Amino acid sequence: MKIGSEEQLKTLLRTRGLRFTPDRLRVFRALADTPQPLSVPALINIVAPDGVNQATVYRTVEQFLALAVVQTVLLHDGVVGYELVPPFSSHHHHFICLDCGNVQDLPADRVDSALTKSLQGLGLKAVGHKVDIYGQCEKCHEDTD
Amino acid sequence: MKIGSEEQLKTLLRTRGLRFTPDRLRVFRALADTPQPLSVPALINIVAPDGVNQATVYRTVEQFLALAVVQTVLLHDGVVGYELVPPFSSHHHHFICLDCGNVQDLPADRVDSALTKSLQGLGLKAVGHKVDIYGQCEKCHEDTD
DNA sequence: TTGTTATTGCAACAAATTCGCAACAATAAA
DNA sequence: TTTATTGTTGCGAATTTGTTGCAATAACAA
Repeated sequence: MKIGSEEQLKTLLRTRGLRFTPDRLRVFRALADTPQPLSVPALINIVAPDGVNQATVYRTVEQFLALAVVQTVLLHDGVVGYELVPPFSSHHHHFICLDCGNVQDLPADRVDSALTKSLQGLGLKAVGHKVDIYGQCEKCHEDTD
Repeated sequence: MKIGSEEQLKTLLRTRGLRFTPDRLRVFRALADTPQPLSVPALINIVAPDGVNQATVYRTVEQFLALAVVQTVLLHDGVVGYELVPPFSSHHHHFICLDCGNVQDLPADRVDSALTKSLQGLGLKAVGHKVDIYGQCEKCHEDTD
């Protein structure tokens, strides 16, 4: 699974004339190993101890974005986070707890078809979507009771 | 319509012991008059000529967020934007053109019920949601043909 | 009108992001 | 393997973006 993804990243990079470097792999792994979207500063905290330079992280994230390896996600406090997208991770949506700020993944299949239909007749051509749902996660819901 | 919203803002602020000031009204109007979500720098560009200080804009946006007068929206280029939410604007979702970056509103009613259902059985309590759909807007779709 | 207290402006500060460029290293080809 | 090519990185400074403290100001309830 993980190795397969890394091979795909390698192939994708080379296809575009880019290089598969240790630093890029470190950033990729940080994203793959973290269940939550990461901001650039958060990413820097993770990979800096491995010797990856701050500027390199910015450049890598920008490239991953251009390559559609990652997508941006809005965290609860208005911070932009990055996460892997298919085929590097499963297609999913987010449930963001308004109490604790935790972001958890939601399986996407239940909502996808409905969204596609909702565009019919509007002259718009969808190639992707992002759904964020806000509320209380199970834990915080219990605390409130 | 507009006057009604401003009255509501005034009431909301006073209810919380906050004040209805000219600066806050200017920021509110900038948001109400712009059909797209605005980043803080963009807001500053709009209201600075009217004498609103940069720091004031940041503080006002933060307050509007806490008061749920605005919500954050992720623009196509990873920039965080702010827009009014109900009852200050209609409930809607976004269609973001990947070609030109334009953000247009989508009527929300078609997708809302489907989203609510999708959470059943997960132990999550939704109080709101945000749906962003990406693709080509009508204009850019024509250009591609 | 007046007192209370939230708000603002200012300017310094802190954090986040970008930039140029020389040294380096991943590839493909020899 | 070795080499040449050229994409990548590190560094540090410059820039942009966002934050803070505090005195002066202004909103507004009484």
